[in-house]
Amino acid sequence: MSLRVSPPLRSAGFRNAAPVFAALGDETRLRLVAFLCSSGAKSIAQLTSGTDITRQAVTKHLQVLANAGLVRDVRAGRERLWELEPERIEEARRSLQLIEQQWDHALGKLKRAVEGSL
Amino acid sequence: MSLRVSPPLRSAGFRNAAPVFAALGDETRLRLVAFLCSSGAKSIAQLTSGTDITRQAVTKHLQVLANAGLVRDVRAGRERLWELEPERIEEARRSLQLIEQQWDHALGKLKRAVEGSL
DNA sequence: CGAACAGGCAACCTCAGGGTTGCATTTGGT
DNA sequence: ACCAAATGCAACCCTGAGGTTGCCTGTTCG
Repeated sequence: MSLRVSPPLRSAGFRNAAPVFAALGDETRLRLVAFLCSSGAKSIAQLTSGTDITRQAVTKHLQVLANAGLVRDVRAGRERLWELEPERIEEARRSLQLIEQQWDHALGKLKRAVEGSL
Repeated sequence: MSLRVSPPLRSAGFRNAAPVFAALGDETRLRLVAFLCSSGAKSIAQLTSGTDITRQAVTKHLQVLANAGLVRDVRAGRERLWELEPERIEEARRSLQLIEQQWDHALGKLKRAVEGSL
């Protein structure tokens, strides 16, 4: 009976958010995302340069990000450019926002009222 | 030289966000968070009830969430109540927002300009 | 054509994460 | 005092994630 999430949270496709968060939950991948978001499309070699890990590892990370819908690849000659896909990030942000709103609605007001009455 | 994140992203404590995302990256934990956010402080037994996993597993998940600063425990008699800590969620949300802003600044406008000129 | 660059594929390794079981401990209630 | 509820602790299992090495495939360019 527990862990039954209230309608607003359930309807927002909350379960879908977990893979996105999981993808962002690795520091290397978070760096990749941050770098791609500020620098635009980059090749695997470019993304690997400056890292202490292998190109293969970067490839795997990009694959994970792609599976989470956070990144997209575009073939360009012999290169394969990767670029950010901001929609999913937006979704994830909204999920967090929803949690905050829910918290604020269910408990924040109550808490403030109690504390204010002291 | 790559993966060098631009100042705004670096200054925002972006690396710190990874553990939070990792904690949210598990569906069970995400459910716990969602449940706690809408229902307030609950005991371990209450959180375990309705799940197909063991109480120990729930305890471990709560520990992970606590390590990420997403949740806090309060002792109450023989029970141990867990409640949400919305600050970290807010931080995480801001991190995502920052990525979007960065993207919008560095590429979004450019992209829109190019597409608009067609 | 042939060398050098960019990437793909696959096997392999290691260890942390999610889960379980079993037992000990604290605490509430009668 | 005593029993049952609520947790804590620790050992253990197993799969998957992060990473590496080695080799093969395209592709660009002189």
